[in-house]
Amino acid sequence: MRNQEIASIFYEIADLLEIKGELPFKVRAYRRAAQRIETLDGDIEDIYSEGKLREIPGIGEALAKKIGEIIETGRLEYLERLKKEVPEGVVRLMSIPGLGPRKTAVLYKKLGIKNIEELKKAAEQGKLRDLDGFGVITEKNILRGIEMLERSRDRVLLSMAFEDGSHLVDYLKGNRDVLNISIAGSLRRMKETIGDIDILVSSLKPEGIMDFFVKYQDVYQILVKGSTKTSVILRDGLQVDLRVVKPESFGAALQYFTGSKEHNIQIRNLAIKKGFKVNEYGVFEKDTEKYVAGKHEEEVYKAIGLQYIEPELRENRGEIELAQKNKLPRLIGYNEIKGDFHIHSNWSDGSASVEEIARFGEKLGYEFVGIADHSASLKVAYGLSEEKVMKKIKEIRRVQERFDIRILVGTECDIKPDGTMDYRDSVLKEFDFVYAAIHTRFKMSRREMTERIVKALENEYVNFLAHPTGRLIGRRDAYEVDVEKIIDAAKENNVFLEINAFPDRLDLNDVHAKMAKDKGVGMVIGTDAHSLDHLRFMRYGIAVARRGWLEKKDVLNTCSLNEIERTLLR
DNA sequence: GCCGTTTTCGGCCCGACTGTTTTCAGTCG
Repeated sequence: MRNQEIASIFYEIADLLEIKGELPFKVRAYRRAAQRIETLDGDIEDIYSEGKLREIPGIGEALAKKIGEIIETGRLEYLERLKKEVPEGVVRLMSIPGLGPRKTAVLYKKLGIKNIEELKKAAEQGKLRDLDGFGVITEKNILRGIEMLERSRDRVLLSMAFEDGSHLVDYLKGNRDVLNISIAGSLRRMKETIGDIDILVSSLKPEGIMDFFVKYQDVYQILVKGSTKTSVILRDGLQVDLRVVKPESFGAALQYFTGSKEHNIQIRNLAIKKGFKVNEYGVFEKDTEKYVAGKHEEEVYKAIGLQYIEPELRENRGEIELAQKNKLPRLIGYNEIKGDFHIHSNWSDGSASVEEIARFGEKLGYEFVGIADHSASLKVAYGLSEEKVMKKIKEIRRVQERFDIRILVGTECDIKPDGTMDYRDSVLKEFDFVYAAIHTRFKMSRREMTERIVKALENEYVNFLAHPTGRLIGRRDAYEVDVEKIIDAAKENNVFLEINAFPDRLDLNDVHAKMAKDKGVGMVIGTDAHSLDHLRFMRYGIAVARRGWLEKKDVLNTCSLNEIERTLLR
């Protein structure tokens, strides 16, 4: 699977061409192709060997040839040549806010600046202000941009942005002039990581709202402040953009600012074909400029002949084509989960007792909670020995008598390096359900790791595979594993793949979840909760499921207790 | 560099904000 590698090369070429001052459309062609390849369902090497590269939208003759060269030789002559013309550090200059390709090119050509260090020095010495298109303020802003870059983190986890965004929306609702309000941007699409928070408001008095916004207690710095757009940095480093539009444009603006960029470009192109113009103020007839729609987002899609597209689907992965045919999946809803299987109790490394978990589950309106503590060999997480776990099962059966909510007793049982399970079958058969999971020896070869997991899935007592790729967002890459083979093995053995909802896992991710769905594999969303609070992470797992086009029927824990008992209990 | 129920050549999404300019280019989303 070299999709990401090839996408990265194309992104790099796009940056280099941009600095060189190449045609913007050529630059865009490379970016579009990179984005396509990045989100491809299949393995690009397979597509190449089948001779079907040209069938990928955005891949023409020239790019197909380049992909072939990369696959065959492991390198790309064209990229090597570009890199000789523009040193590596110059590309990175563009990550400084306010520096785009044009100014970066001037810095390189006129002053020979090749990296951020040199740029900082030149700015401090006042050498930038006399360049064409630069001034004293630009110079100052560049210094501030460098400082921000050094201080700022990359993208943050969805959960953090979701919390910040929810609080801000509550705060803004306190202003009487706010008529309508919504989160927009990648946060509304519920991407796994978020770069900044976009909030959209409709109002007839924007200025007062902007003043109110910048007075929010967590605002650390104001970046820009206008009557329609204001951007701030919060104390935790996250940027927030607030846009204010008139009520008749709220739907169009929400559509526009929710993105993704690629989705919107397709929407606009489609609109043009049908004789309309779409912008953030509404849908207009192209010839007469007559306003057709814009107050509600649904109208915008309807006006250009499309079924409404849920925000989580708006990644230009084929959703527009399906919306034209009225064939979009009916996504699993945020309120359709009837229970959580992946909960750790204080029998192992969780903080809550089984009673507390049961009570909290009732509060959430669940029909069942599943206790899945670690198995014996995972000593760091107080994994339970076989004797202790038998005792636990008995005790929980007694706790059950005091509750209406069903307490299912399971385990998150380790898969040992040789693919056998950490508990003997005679123990496994005592549980209501069994999660298999990898927590050790992450650095096996791809083949060994795949075989190890497949062997575990073949165990007749294994129901679920927990966090199938083991990645920790921003901290640890997925282990080397053939996800497609895992999906096939899950199908073969009737095992459900987990979408782990813990914020830094979200594993399976959206792309793999869709792959599993397309192959007819069932999935289960588990929070991996280690405290009662964590049970609320369920929404992030549902978000991944929705981004993976999953419907209610694809997710086991949308089923009633009766159906689940029929499926699982032997 | 891609692409075609208006085109195999001539298009390619669109507007706000800033800083530089004195009517607009660059950047951003």
